[in-house]
Amino acid sequence: MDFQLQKEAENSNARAGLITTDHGTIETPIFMPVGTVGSVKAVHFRELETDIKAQIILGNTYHLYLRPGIEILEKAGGLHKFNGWKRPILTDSGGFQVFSLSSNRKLKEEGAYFRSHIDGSKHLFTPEGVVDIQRSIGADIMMALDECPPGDSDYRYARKSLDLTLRWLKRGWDRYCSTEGKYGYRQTFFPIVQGCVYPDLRKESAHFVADLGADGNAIGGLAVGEPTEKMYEMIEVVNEILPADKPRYLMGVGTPANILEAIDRGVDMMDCVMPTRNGRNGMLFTKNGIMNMRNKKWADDFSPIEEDGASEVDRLYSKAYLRHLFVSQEILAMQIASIHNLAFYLWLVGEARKHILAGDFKPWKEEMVIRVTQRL
RNA sequence: GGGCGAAUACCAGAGUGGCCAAAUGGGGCAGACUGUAAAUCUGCUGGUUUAUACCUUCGGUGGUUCGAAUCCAUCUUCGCCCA
Repeated sequence: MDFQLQKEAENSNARAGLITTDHGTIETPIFMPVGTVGSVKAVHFRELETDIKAQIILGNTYHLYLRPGIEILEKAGGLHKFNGWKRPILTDSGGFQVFSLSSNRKLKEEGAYFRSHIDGSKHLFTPEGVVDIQRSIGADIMMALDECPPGDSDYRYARKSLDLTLRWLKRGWDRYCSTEGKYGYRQTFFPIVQGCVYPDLRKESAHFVADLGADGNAIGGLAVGEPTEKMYEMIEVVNEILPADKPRYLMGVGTPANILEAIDRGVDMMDCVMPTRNGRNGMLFTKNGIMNMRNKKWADDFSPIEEDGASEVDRLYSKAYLRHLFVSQEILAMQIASIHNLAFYLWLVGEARKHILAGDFKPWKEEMVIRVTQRL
């Protein structure tokens, strides 16, 4: 994987760049739709390509390992062959599941022991094993196994957790360096910065990560319950240390405003379940603010979902009709909302990129953050 | 014409003397959701702008009782059965 830095914004740490993988090029800053089990929920690849213009999607090691299982994925020739997505795929390591499924797991030096949420069976994820699994999945970008501690963790726990994450990182990195792409194309590996909301831990972690010399670096453990301002502060602290000539991936973030603020602070890649999950639950993000489509006020609003929206569904369907679909619990409601939200997210980062290249990112961003945060 | 049964909040439907403004489900309304155990979860849903408070409600009317959605009488409507 290569990264070409094209332009740095003025009065901002925002950058525009190009990531090249064997499955195609990615224009940064970029938002990556989440396709946990190899599917972006409620969205066809056709729509992902034409309406949404996704350039890369995520998969999840934990979920794919449990189902369909590595044997099937290897037999298929990797996830790209299995699901038909021809562009790049990034897989999360399962580190986040160590956090979100915390009641079903136990952390030990060797790795994370956990119980399957599907059948309760016992499994062990090691830093090495997770690299092997991601090789088998065939991810273009593989993530390190980390511990993602809750946003309100105290310093003592954060310290202990980071130490473990760094030891795991070294092991994962070594396994990555001693193995090769499984299906004839390049697979790269991103280490992850942790350290909760503690600047000294974040700095230490960032230095450790930067010293590995990976193709790209990730910032994890944010947007997990800490105040938003702390998150921005940590991004600033970390990005001062992470190399500028490598892409920076902020994991799991976030709201449209979060994304703009992250880009402003030098982040190049982001992912989040918000556009799809919140979309399925009736929430639409637009350039003029947020709409809850289940609200009664849309019942007789026959105007398009978004007149100048980024995808065709915005003009194809009215607000009143979409509300009706949600109230009636029609599957189409979730499809339309997911397509709309993802198209908006991709439009948003695309515009950010245009403004970075045009040299007026900062003022555009300042105005946009206010607009997208409004409630409609 | 006779017999039996039923009428409860938007709907369905518990409740058969005080712990009942009334279970539960549906519907409705609002909120949450940040590397997806989420087409999920939470709250409200008689009125009084807040309420552990007061007021008005359980087909109508009139009773019994300290106290009635609950007991009695009667009327109305609906359902079933017999003529």
